[in-house]
Amino acid sequence: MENSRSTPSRRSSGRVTLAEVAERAGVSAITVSRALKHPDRVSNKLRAKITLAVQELGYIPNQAARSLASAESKIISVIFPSLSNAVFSDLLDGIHDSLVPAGYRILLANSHYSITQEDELVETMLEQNPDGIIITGIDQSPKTKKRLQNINIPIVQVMELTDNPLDMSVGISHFDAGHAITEHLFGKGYKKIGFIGARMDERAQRRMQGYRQSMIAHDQDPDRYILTSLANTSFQRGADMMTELISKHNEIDALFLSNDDLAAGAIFECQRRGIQVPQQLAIAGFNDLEFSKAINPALTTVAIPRFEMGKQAAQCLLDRIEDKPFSKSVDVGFSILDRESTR
Amino acid sequence: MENSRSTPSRRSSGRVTLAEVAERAGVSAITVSRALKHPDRVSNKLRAKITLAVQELGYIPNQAARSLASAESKIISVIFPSLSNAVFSDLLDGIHDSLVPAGYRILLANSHYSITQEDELVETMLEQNPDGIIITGIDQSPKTKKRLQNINIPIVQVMELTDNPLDMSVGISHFDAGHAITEHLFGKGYKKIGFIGARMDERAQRRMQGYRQSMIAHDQDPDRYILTSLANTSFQRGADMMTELISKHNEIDALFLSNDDLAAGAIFECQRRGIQVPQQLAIAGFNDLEFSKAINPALTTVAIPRFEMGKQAAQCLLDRIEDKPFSKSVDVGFSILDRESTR
DNA sequence: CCAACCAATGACACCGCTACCAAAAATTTT
DNA sequence: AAAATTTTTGGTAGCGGTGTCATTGGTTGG
Repeated sequence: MENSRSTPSRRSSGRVTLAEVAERAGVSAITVSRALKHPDRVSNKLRAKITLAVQELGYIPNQAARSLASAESKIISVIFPSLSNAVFSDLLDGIHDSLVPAGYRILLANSHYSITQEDELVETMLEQNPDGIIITGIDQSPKTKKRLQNINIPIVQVMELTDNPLDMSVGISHFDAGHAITEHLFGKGYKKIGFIGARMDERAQRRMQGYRQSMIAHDQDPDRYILTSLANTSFQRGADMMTELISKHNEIDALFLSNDDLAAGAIFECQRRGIQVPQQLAIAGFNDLEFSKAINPALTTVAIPRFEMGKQAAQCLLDRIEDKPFSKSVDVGFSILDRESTR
Repeated sequence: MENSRSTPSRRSSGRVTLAEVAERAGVSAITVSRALKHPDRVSNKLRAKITLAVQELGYIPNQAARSLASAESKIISVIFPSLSNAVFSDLLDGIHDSLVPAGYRILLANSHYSITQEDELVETMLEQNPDGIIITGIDQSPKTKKRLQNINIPIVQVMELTDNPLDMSVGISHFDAGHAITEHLFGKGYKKIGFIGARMDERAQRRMQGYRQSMIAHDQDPDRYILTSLANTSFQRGADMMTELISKHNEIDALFLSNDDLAAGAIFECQRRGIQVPQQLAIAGFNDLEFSKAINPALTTVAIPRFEMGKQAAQCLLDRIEDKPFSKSVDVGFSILDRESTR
């Protein structure tokens, strides 16, 4: 019904504007604006007329104009180091489900675990005047940290905890988690516990430090049974690294791998080579991905409430935007799921 | 160095503006604008001065103002039915890696496989004046289709193909894929082939129709060995549905499951119950997720180039935005990976 | 019956930037 | 050296909304 609009110049979007709706409804532009933003401040009669005109013309508000006029973009920027990793998918899911019902939109970017790319992305995202930012981890570059602090909008650092957040942090202590799962293995009677890690981002590093501390506490050489790689994690890599480590140290009786992908790869490889898990080798991972409890034997792992963490992170942002009370730091906790791979 | 700005009113963002940069550099605002957008149209001397002023003041352009003035938002909206599904993660990864280097940003939303939510999301996203839209599948509501067509920006429908896209489509024929994998199973000598599907979104439906056509061509009852559910897919569901189907029809010698999650769940269940795969039961999936080749036996499946599909979809959008030649429909193809689960 | 108040509506300026056009400066051509 | 052309810079208006304040009309109470 509203199809034949005049040819849009390079200037105008060619869309229906507030003014046109106003004219159609026989009111002023500002009244239309109010009818849309604060319906209760407009009389029933006018509101009905306006709603009708909006429908008839197919009016779509222009958020750019809104942002400019009211310094509110309704955009939240999210920066993750990976999009294909299930951990971040779940996190994103949680963030989305908190933000969208509250009327916010998500601007998403992938830093590919590169601090340089992260710096650039922050820069670009700020151009959109986001009402808040969710960024992964606590290891931003000094430049970016400064930039973010000067910008004066709510920021959540997600996945990890710190006493000294840019603004707020929501996550867990990866050191504690790495420590706890290693202690758990010692507790079950395993003596020679190996650690395998790939990609070794900051969080994996801290899990490894937790492992090392536990090893030290049990009078073990903290570095002897460690094998790490900067290459990406994958099932294949888990299989390969396990093979490498146990062929070098066949006394190892348990293995903590820095995530479930690696750990599952190790289990699959054991299946192929006829290594009994957990009888000959116990295996533990980190994250509790969906396949972890489905595989044989089911994988012992550290569960973190990813979806919940996403929701919390978003909620912190919203609370802060609305000037409600908020906490600087939210520990969402982890739990050890003891399954067949370490019985 | 640029910290102590005057208190931002509710009106202004309190940020450094172009005008302030201009004053600092001793030039006019428009010249600063040019120096940023078309550096070659400004003399070296001024450009240097301006760059310095930008740095000193920590100037960040305001994209809302840009959008308003030039009817270009540099935003691409992406609507997926799920964020936690690895298929869409990979797609998103591809989209991101094409768009971000070209200076675009991604506004992401999740319709949760709900057409109502999709309608609402389209509505909200349009408020941002996106320069393009990527939306999943070809089954939008009539209302949304109309909306999108009137809006007159490039649109890519991704994942599937159609002769009659809203604007462009990039994907594969799921009917053909379902047909091809079933034919493949017949070709290997299997006679009683079952189909298991969950969630049953439009694409799963079309794969099932491909299966049915193949069954008919081989003089089989197309509906007898079908088991579907509207519930979500998961490893557990694959295990359960397989159990249900083969207990009802123990003559089944091969199974095509509508995705790899279900198929892997079935394989894990066979491992647990001591059912030999493929000797007693052949299993095939769809998608070729990362775990599919790692599990035992490795899963026969239909591979689709998800990352590539995302890149293509984004590229189509970019080509169209830049008025380059483009194709209405891009078939990215699929391939059958014959692995151990159907030997 | 009029002052005091409140709810509903409108006028206007302005958010920060760029399209468009005009003017000035630098360069080339005649 | 003057004219013509090109390059560089600037002035102005306007993109489409909303904050702020003013105005209008109706209601209440003394």
